[in-house]
Amino acid sequence: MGRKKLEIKRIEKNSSRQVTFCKRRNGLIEKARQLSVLCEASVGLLVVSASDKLYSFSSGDRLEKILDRYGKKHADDLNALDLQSKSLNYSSHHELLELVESKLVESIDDVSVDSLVELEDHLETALSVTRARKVHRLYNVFSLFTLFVENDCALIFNLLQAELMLKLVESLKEKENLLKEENQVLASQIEKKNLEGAEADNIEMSSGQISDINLPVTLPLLN
Amino acid sequence: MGRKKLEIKRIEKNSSRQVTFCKRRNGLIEKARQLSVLCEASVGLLVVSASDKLYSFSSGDRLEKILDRYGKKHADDLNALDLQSKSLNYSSHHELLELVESKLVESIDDVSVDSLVELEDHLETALSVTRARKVHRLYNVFSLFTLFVENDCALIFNLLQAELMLKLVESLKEKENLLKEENQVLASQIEKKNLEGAEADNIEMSSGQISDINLPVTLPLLN
DNA sequence: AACTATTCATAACA
DNA sequence: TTGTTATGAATAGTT
Repeated sequence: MGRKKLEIKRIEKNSSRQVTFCKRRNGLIEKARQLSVLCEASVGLLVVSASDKLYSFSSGDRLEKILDRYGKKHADDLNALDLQSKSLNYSSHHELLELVESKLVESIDDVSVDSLVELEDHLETALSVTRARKVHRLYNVFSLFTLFVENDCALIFNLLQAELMLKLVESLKEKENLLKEENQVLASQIEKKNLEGAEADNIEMSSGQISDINLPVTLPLLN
Repeated sequence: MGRKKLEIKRIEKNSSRQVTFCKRRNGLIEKARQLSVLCEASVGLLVVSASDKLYSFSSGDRLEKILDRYGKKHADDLNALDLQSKSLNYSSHHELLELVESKLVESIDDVSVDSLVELEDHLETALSVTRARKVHRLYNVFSLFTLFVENDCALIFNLLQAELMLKLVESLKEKENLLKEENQVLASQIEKKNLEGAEADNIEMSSGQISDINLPVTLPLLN
């Protein structure tokens, strides 16, 4: 649709490529807009130039309208999605979360990219089959996130998630340590009381014995 | 470009709208493909029909090529991103994570959508300013995820993340409970020993006294 | 799914 | 960039 037919392959001439990019990008965005208006479709478009500039289009209000069509106002859905109302169906979702957890636990000291990708697969699968019908569509869109820019961004997504979790697990471990100290304080307190009591009467055990006997017994529970 | 000029507004006739959707959608996807090929751009396109069918296009290999341009192979980047090599710059990232944690702790029994949105804002901000240069671009694309389908999917994203974290925190609490039991076992063991020792000599304290004295002292540390 | 009269998008040029 | 124009592409209405 120009003076000459253009083969669809990388434009070698730098300036031409830049001009074509600008024109076709605008054209593409306009077409996306038209499609969303003409056909009431939800359209998201993302273009990243070779020089790292970002351009995007989103039909935006479309999702709201779709939610309305489902017989709800957008705000209602937000409320419905609020975690306070834990009415969502966790039946098969539950399995996923347990899996995620076990994955995290087993890889806490050795998080590999592969395990994250594997984890993401499970996440995606679970997302596609669970959840109330009402928000199913939103989840479709969400899961497309991982599909449409393919593996690269899915990986980043995973890493972020994993990092946050790792940090949380770290705090968990800190708490465990506090509790362990706790146990020791408790043990030594009792030991002290024992010694005080024993001092007034007879000394029957050494302090070494107390820690050897009592603390090891309790530690297995920590795993 | 048809027999008649078409106004850009919702097509009322149902069959026409469906046909137009099909044609223009295909056209749009082809245009997206052409743009990505001609200009070496990274293009992601997402179309959701009014009847909930999903169509998408991604230039896919683009991101790999961009990574190559940064002087690295894709695989190398994956390795570099591996959490094992914790060489990433966490300086300002650290603050975010602490904030996320505190938010989670304070809202653990009352997670509102608002607090999740707020959390996401911080997440986005942190993402845009932190991280090695090498993966900066990927993060740009990632953060666009939340922009381009706008608030709806960002919310879903938050909810997922929050759910996973909540589950983890639940397990954290379980562990805490185990440790509390732990303390009690420890206390009662010592108490028993005390009683055994005291029985042989004099009885100076009741069992009630031991738990009243020792356990409450340790509990404050749990918060 | 095809066809085709039209309108639209854009390649080359300025 | 931005504008113009000749031309190839996309598609609205029709079958």
